[in-house]
This record gives sequence, structure tokens and C-alpha cells, in this order.
Amino acid sequence: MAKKSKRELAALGSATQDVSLTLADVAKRAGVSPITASRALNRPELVNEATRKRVLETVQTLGYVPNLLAGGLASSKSRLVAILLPTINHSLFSTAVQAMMDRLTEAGYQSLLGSTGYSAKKEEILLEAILGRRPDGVVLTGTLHTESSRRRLASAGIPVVEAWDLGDSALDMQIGFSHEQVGQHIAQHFFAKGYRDFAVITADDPRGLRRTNSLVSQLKQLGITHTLVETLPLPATWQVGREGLRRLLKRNSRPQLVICSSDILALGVLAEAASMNLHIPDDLAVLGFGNITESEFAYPALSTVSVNAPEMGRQIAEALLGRFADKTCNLKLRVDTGFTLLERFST
Amino acid sequence: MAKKSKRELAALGSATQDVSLTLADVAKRAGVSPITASRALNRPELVNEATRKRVLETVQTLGYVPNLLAGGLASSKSRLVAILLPTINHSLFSTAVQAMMDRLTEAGYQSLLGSTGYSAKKEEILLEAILGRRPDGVVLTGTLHTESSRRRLASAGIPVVEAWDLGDSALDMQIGFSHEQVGQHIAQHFFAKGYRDFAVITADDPRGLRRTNSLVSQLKQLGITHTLVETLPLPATWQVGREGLRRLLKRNSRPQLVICSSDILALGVLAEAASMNLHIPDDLAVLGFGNITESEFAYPALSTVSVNAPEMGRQIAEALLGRFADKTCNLKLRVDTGFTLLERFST
DNA sequence: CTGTTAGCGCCTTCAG
DNA sequence: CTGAAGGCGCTAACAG
Repeated sequence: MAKKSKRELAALGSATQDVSLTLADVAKRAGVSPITASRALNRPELVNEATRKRVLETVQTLGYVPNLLAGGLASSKSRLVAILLPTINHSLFSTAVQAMMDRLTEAGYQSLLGSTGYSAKKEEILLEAILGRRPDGVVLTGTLHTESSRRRLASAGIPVVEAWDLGDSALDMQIGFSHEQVGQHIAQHFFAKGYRDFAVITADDPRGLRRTNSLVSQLKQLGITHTLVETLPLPATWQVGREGLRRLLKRNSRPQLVICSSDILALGVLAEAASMNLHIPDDLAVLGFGNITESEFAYPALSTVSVNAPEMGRQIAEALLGRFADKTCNLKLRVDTGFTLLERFST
Repeated sequence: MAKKSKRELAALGSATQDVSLTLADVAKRAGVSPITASRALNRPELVNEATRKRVLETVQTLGYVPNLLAGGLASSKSRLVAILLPTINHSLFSTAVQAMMDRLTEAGYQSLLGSTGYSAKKEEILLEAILGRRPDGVVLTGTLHTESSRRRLASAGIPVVEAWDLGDSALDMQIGFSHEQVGQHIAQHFFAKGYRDFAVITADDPRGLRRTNSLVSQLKQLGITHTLVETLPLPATWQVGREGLRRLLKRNSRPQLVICSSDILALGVLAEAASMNLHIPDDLAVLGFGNITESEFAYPALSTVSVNAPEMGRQIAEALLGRFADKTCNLKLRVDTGFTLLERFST
């Protein structure tokens, strides 16, 4: 008599169905071979209507849950997307991720999240771990990666989206906007409106700093040589924003416009300004940076540069799904999602 | 001559190392058996210092990335934690998740995220899909689950944390606070301070409604029979908050205190109040609900009930890790994370 | 401390 | 449309 495996013994022993069911169990119960059961679930078009129905019913009654680890191993398709961001705890990112996940879930993909804290080294470590899960696609934030990360991604041979930024030397697809253009645009716009005294409160994050640098250098070109910049440590919180304005004003500066690297900082500035009885935007204009779906209805006096985060999330998802469906499409995709400036005027 | 597998043929064919390396390749190169290589990576204490070093070096030079699907399948340990929340796009949740993920990552676990949109049915569907990944643990939000979800979780036999709430009939562990207590506490506190005219602006989410109901019924017990409640559809945005206040005031009501089911709504109320030249908190006191690490420094006039979201996240992670390490500990763990009321007084 | 053997649960390939 | 055989890459269990 053939030796019985542990599973078979357990099944004989008791009525507990805790020993997780396998496709074989379902198949036996439905009177088909395992592979037919598999096809009934994954490639229904290859299976006779009636048998498929029978299998599906058995799955229901037995409460079978396919083991995706096994499936992934056998098919080298994991239906997993890895998403690496600086932090999930930031409205811009979480909004985009939400939209992205919604679409991916709908399409039958699951999302593995990792947070890099704005560090390329952390990204590398996370990436290595996550690539072990054999994801079908990867979403990264920005264009700053270690050499090792680039190599690993290349040899993984899966679609990669670099989000939130545009740059040369794309790994694969890029979906984002130019942070240099943002800085430039802000400078030009407000200069044209007659503003001459600018100040910046920025968190110490790579893209925020790039926006700031671009802004400052554009202002220089317009003849404004001196722009106060307060760089504050991450994370960008309300508290940090308040502190930023305090420091700015201590430095004997009386800017007409304070440009913040994020809405959160800007809200902190508003709060601090309120407690100093400064009127916004008459005494002090404040510019934030955030998600358009929020800024439009936020504090009435707050101007912002806004990105359409949900739309970006959706586009990222679509780009990946396109690639999953057809290896040749979307090659070298590069989408400029743009940004809009919403100015709140003095009354 | 033995038939060669696809892998072997590919390896012979060219120098591309794109055919992903396996542990066997590493083992061969290091002159040990596959299992020794495996142990060198996963259970270093079982392997001779020298051989371990040799294996690790080979891993480095070859750029080997372990296939976690295979590992998980063989060991039935996936090092994966599934986290299901209503939405990731909410500061309270994203803050908690961030802390949770940080701890889990540190311990070598990865996080699979899913968003349920406050729906138990969606939770069920997500859960089924995600359980196929054989996660080592699951974090759910709240205590409202479908019968099917409960069954599946039971037969999965893995640690489960129900977060953000406390209730009877726990699935396994609960880490959260009582929403009934929140409502009750607000009522008592402000009644004692002399407030008599209350109004509520709440999003249509289960826990927010429970806080509201508890508040209203506690007020009734204190003799306040009439409390205006504006229930607005999700998601809770700034815009919705503004709209909420507008509606409230249209209903000929002049509340002394507006209680909002979230900080975001409260900020909308503040914005709307500002545009109506209402002074906060003199003309109108506003109460939010959110994360303590934010509320403390937020808009100066905004009172809040606050939860320590990062701490909750950490506790959830620890609870799971404890279970992973020792199946017997943390049994029936039930942690009340509490909440604090921060009142902003009129000046 | 190291190796051998035998699967984990599923899907690919090829044959009916 | 359905099935049989074999292997995906790794590790548990046992032996040395």
C-alpha cells in the first residue's frame, strides 16, 4: 500500500477542514482532473460550460481558496505589484496610491507596499526583499536610485514605473511632472503679478529642494537676488510649518509671499499667521503644494500648486496593466501629468 | 544523456543572467548542497561560520534574489502581513499603517494592502483574494465582518488583529478604543463646561455614526433632547466639511459647538466659518477627531478628540510579531488605546 | 555541521 | 475539450 502523505492522513483523521484544501480536493469532489479544475478557475474559456459550473460550485461549497504562492511559482505570474514610496503618510502619495490600488484590485492584482523614507539606500534594500516576491510590476517614486537597484530591476525584466518625476535615463516608464518647471512657473507667475519679496519654507526632500532651487534661480534671472529659504527636516508636519514661519520672521524678513514645499507646511504657516493676527493673503500670501482635489476647497486664502494625484495613480495603474496585457505596448511611455497654479487674491 | 530542463539550456545558451538564478546555482558555485545554502541565508546559526560566509559572498557576486514564492510554498511561512483598511487616504489610517509597516519591515515582513471603502462585502472579497497569498497575519479595521469572512479567517488559522475598535465577539486580538466612550465623553465634558447647543457633522461611516449616536443619546440623558446631525456621504473631504456647516446654518441653527467626525471635516468647517467671519471658538467652537501628533499643532482654535495613531500601529505590529514568535502569547489580547480630548478655549 | 529525499500546490507542455 | 507527467524553487524531516 502506498505511503500516505501528511495531508491524506490528516484528512482521514478528523472532520476539521483546517488542513487547507487543495485544487486536487476540489477536482476529486467535482469528478474532474486537477488541471481541469485549474482551468475552470483561471481560463474558463477553455472549459465546457457545464463542467466549469460544477467546479465553481464545488469551490463554493468547500470554501476552497487557491494558493497563490503555488500558482505564482508554477506560472511565474504573481499578480502582485510592488509600490515603493517615500511615505504613505502624505496626502499626495496616499491619494495616488489609493487610486492606483483601486484600479489594480479591480484588475485582479494585489499591492505590496514599502516606504523608503526618501532614501535611495532604503529603496534598494526594500527592492531586494520585494523582488523576491516576483512581482509582475514595480512602481517607484522619483528617478533617484542606487546602481544596484537599477541593475536588479533590469535583470528582473518586469515593467517599472517611475512616478512623480520626469528625467533623463528612465528605467522604463515615467509618469510625473517636472519639478524644475514648477519652480520656474511659480517665479514667473508671481513676478508678473508684481511680487518682489519671496521666501521659501521647504522640507528636506529631494524633489521639494529641486522645486526650490529652480524657483530661486529663476528669480535670480528676474533680478531678485535674495530669496530666504528655510529648509526643515522631514517629516513635513503642521508643526514644522508653524516653526518655519516663526524662523522666517525672526530673520527680519517681511516676505510678501511664502512658498511652502507642501500643503501641510502651508497649513502650519496659516495657523501661525493667524495666531500672529497676520491677514492672509493681504499681509502675507501663502503658496502650498498638493492635491488639486483638496486645494480647491481648502482654506480660502491659501494659494497652491496642485497635482492631480488620483489621475496620476490611475495612469500608473493603466500603464502597468497595459504592459501586463501586451508586452510591446507602452514601451518608453513618458507622461507629463502637469500641474496647475491656483492663486488666491487679496480682496 | 539526461534531458536538460529549460533553465539549463538557457544557461548554456548565453551569458545573460536574466534567467533568474536559483539557490542551486549559488550552492553549486559555493561548493555546498542547496540546503546548506538555504540555511546559510535563513538559519545562519545552523551553519559553520566559514561556509556561511562563502555562501553569502557567492550570493553577493551572483546577485541572487531568493524566490519567496517558492520559499513560502515549501515552508508555509510567507512573511507577509495583509492589512485591510477602509481607505489609505486618511491621515489617521495612513499614520497608523506607516508605523505598523515600519516595524514589520524591520522584522522582515512585507505588507499587502487592501482598501475596503468601509464595506464589509468588499472586505470579504479582498480577504478571499489575499488569503490565497497565505499571509502569516491579517489586520482588519473594525469589528464588522461578513459571516463568510469570519469563517475564512477561522479556518486560515492565522493571527488576526481587529484594529480601531473594541467589541464583543473578537475574532482574535483587538487593538483600539470604544467609539461609544468617545461620544459619551464628549457629551459629558462639554455639558459640564456649560455648553447646551450641540450640532454634529459626520461622514457616513460606521464608526463615526456610532460616536455620533452615543453622543446624542448621552446628551439626551443630560436633558438635551434636540441635537442637529448632518450626515454627509463619504469620502470626508474639506469640501464636505464646508458644505456641512452651510447646511447646518441654513437650518436656522446656532450651535455653540459643532462636533465633526474627522479633522478633515473640521478643517472644512473652519474654512467656511472664516469666510463667514465667524470667530472660532467664540462664535462657534469646533471639535475634530484625529491623530494626536497632528492636532496638537494644528489650527490653534480647533479642539479635537485624538487618538495616538502611530502608537496604535506599533502595537498592532508588536502583537502580530509576538504571535509569529510564539503561538501561545498574546492570546485574546485586547488593548484599549484610549483617546484624549484637547479643548481650545475662547480667549 | 552537512547532505539526501521528498514533497509544498499549482500550472506548463504535450498527448489524446 | 480533457488528462498525464513533470517541474517551478525552495525547505522539512530525517540521516549521517
